[in-house]
Amino acid sequence: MIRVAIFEDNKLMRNAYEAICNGTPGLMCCGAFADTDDVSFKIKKTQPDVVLMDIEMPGKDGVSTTPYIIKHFPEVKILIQTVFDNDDKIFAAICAGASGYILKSTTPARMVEAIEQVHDGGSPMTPYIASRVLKLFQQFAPPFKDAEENYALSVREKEILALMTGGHGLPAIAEKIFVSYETVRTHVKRIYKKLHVASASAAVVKAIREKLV
Amino acid sequence: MIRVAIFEDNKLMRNAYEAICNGTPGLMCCGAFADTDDVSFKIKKTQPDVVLMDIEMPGKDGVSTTPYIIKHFPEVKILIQTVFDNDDKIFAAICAGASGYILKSTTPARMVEAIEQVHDGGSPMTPYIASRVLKLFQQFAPPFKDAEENYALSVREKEILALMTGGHGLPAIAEKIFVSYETVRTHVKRIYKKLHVASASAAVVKAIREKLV
DNA sequence: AGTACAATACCCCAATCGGGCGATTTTTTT
DNA sequence: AAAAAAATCGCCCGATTGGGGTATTGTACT
Repeated sequence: MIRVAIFEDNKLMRNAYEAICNGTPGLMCCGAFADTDDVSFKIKKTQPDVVLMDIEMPGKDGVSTTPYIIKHFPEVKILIQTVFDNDDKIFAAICAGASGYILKSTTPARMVEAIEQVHDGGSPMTPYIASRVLKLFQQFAPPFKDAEENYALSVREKEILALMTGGHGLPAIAEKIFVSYETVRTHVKRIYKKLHVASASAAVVKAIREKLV
Repeated sequence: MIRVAIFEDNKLMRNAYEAICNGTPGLMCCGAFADTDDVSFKIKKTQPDVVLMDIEMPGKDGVSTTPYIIKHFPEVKILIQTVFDNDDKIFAAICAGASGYILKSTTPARMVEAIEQVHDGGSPMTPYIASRVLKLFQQFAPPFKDAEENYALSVREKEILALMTGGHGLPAIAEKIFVSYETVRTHVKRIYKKLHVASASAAVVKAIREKLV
């Protein structure tokens, strides 16, 4: 039996959600509130497994309340709900630790599904949100290189590039790898040619951005 | 009309997918292949809007093929499909630029939905995948900085640091922001002091790593 | 045996950089 | 109005860099 607490300022919606929960086997509404005042008390009192949180509410809204709940009741899963799915607030909510993000326009059946999914540790979200999250995710992970764009750096060159990325100057690198300063310079020049850059800064930026190190 | 190309080694499945696509108004299977050999040619020939890609295939599998397709046919959306949803391959696929990720066990109706969603720019995925993506996302997103770690760079300094990170040399920066070379140097020197570094490379590395730009 | 490549090393030269110093003028804050 | 911070410009010096050469060695592949 999944215990659901509802935070939703619109009375009609609130009652509807409550009805949906109580009308679904395996679900149970343990509380329905119009605001997030005293949220700590409300959670403690109702012991929900899942919190259905409206993101647009008067006073303290869902975004600011979410981190608070996560912090004090880490075992509670939070399912954010909104009428819009194009707001940057969603990122705040997701970063705050919300488990899922659905639209109010989803069908009751889907909503129930979403509640069950967050309870099982999943993260239901709209395709739009998913897509934005993926985009950002890909920014952090990306560039796959095929031979060509691997710039064909030799082991030694990669090693030196890594040291440069570590903030070392060329003389320091020479000492570190027990090679003459001029040799390091030779390698560095070749690195620049291969990376199509003309300075140490540009080289390290490329190295980091494209995860050559 | 959404054109779908199918890559799937199992003949039964392949035919089933083809049937589903062709049996759905608005969808159309423009090609069904058992392997990713000559993928470039196959894509060019069939002109798909969406590629349905099995991640587990003999020979060159979906993971390695995805980045290639993205690279050479950026307008093609790729929907990854697998029997497992707990493999780290999914991350490789997502990072490679896949638009969505679904299970083979999803119903045909859902699959069609997913195809339509990726075509519309969405990113359908299973709740489990979504949850793992969110987790990772949350790890990267909130490096909240407070004054101390902001190094108290002025706007001008940040601007110059950004330009340095862009690979520009100091003389080039001076031209770009219409101030004298010496002024840029003065700013740069102060940036170094504030960041506790002693070279352009070290500065840009720090800038990127700590997201100061 | 010959070729190709990586790694090593050195030379020269002009440009740039890093560090230290001081200075003026806005802008912002107090 | 006074003080603080930010932005601007300049000069000096020595070290480092970027770009151009050339050359030797060892290893790997043919």
